[in-house]
Amino acid sequence: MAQIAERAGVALSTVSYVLSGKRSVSEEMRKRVLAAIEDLDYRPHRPARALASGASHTIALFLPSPQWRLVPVQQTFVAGATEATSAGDFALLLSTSPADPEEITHVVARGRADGVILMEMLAHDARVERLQQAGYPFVLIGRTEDTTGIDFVDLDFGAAVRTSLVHLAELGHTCVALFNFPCDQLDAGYTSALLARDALEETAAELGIRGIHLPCPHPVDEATAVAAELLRTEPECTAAITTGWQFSGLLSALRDAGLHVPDGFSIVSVIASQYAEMLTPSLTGIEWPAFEAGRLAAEMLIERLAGGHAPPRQLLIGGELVVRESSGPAPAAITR
Amino acid sequence: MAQIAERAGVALSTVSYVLSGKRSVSEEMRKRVLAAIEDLDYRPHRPARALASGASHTIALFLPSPQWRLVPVQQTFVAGATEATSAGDFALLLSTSPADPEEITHVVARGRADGVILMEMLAHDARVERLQQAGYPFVLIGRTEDTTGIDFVDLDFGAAVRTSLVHLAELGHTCVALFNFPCDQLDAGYTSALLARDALEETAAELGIRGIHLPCPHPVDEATAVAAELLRTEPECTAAITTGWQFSGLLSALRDAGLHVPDGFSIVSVIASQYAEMLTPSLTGIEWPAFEAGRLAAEMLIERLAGGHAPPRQLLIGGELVVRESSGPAPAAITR
DNA sequence: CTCTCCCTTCGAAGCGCTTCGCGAAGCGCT
DNA sequence: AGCGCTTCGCGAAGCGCTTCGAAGGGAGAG
Repeated sequence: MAQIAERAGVALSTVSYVLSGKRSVSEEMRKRVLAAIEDLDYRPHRPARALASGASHTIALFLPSPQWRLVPVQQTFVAGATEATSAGDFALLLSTSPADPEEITHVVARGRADGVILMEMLAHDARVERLQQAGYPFVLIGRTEDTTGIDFVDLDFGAAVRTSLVHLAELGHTCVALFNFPCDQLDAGYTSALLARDALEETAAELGIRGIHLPCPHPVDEATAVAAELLRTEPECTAAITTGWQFSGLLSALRDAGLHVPDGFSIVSVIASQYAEMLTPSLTGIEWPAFEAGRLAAEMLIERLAGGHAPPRQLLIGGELVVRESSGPAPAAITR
Repeated sequence: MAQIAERAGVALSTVSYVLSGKRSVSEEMRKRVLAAIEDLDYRPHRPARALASGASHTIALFLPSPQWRLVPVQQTFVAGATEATSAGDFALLLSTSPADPEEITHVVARGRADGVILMEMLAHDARVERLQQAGYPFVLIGRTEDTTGIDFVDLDFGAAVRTSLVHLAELGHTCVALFNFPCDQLDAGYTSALLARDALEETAAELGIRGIHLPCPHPVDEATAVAAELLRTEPECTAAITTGWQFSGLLSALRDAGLHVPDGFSIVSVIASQYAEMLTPSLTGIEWPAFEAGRLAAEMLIERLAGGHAPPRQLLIGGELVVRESSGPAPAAITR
């Protein structure tokens, strides 16, 4: 920067003001400075800027878990956030979630980032408390139970379960099982799982049909067993809503039981993606604008960092039900 | 840090030396300093450290494309790299690939990162040239044609195609099609696509069978048409190797042609993942330790940043063929 | 023609940390 | 006792940038 100043015949501070635009600079000077910058192929040194200004122009995104088995939807959040961050001339710091929630705040305390994006939220989340205590800006992908004053973007799983259930009810199903997120997530208080459960109960009651909540199946592994048990003990259950890969286990169980999809049993997935149409039968399910969601989260955080304390922005994003082959009319007579 | 020094009754520089261990400090002083750090809950300011030391302790990872439609294997690279970076007390900067390869170097020039991880490599890659010219440390996931002096981790797609072809040949297939990566990637010189093509030709020649190279199918969209055309014009072709989602289009075409998998036609995917076993029929294919690969890439870069100029490390990682339902003996008589 | 005031520009003081060189002290020797 | 040597703590000079206060000059007003 000193070289720029010398070459342009101006003071160091003038160069800085040309770059930042925080004070007006005459057209004359500005041109000389810009020419010098061009000639010398100068790039401002970010850490120095961060040190002097106190802002790193960086946001941090914490991944759900160290052993990251991200579902595609979460991977797409990351992609969207990356895109928006680059577009906003910010940098995106990607981290695994530390065991100790306290460490979340360190990234800001140490000046690595100005704000944080969190995902995979719990209804009562220690990370949020820490960030609030520290007064650091953050945006959630997902949400806590009490969202007072909190910025978040969330996929509306409650509505998704409702929509799925209504779809199945319209097809004549009167007893539907929900293969919810795995037990450990439910027990930990994973908000989406709680909302899915609540939506099942409420909507089933409204529609006057039966909803069976099955919280336990771990993806694939246990799902087959749980599904087999369901088919055995609940013969009137003719459809299921799944939240993830469990439909794979469900399909196995149905095959073993000699039930055809959708003639004998219908399936709707609340998180469908590209693979949904590759399966046989292709999967009826909710599709989500996850890339958008990730993008919005990053944009909201960047705005917040710039804006001071505007009112909190809370976005609930709806998915779209795409009807494919796995859902159909309830069987006229139950043959089990 | 000044507060720490004061509280511990030592000089600022002593605190620094306690923290960095770059000079010996008496046990007495060290204890006092560490106690003060504990008491004041002090966190070193990273940008300041970066400014003073000239190293940001950060590595940058560039995603393949802005519109990131990462295949699962690539997402897993990112996860692995994130894990290793966090473990090495480094930070991981995630960026979309800029249109201008020159911009890749900016992240280092501006002091945001000390080194770079690149993925989705071309045989002749402008990004690598720029980084070499600038003298910045980098590691590739994938590789260029000339890898002299370059650190990389790559999945061995050549070997994977060979293994797949041998598997099919052993099952009696004498004419196998390769649905390679999309045309635009092949034309751009995407190394994996070139290696897959070469491996097909070489191995087919060795085995004395026929290999048909089909470079064009865009994932899913065109794949059905290309596959239908193949089935029509090449009746002796009884198996295919796919590199991605195209098997979905292939399946459609086979269904339309009334061909059963694997009785009438076999499929092997060189990039199989969890979804491979969820499909009906489940997919025979190569599984890759992608998480490991990402982890290794990050570790190699961190080592390089620490180590100076050790000899380049070049890792070619093999996949494992998992035989499932989609591959079987060649039909005794071709019925088309 | 002088007095303000504003528009530009400059200089200098940090931001929080690393690192170099110096000096003080302690050691084993002669 | 005096020597050189090592060990360890201190002070100060940056790293490259931002930002504040003030100085200089021109224009408009009195």
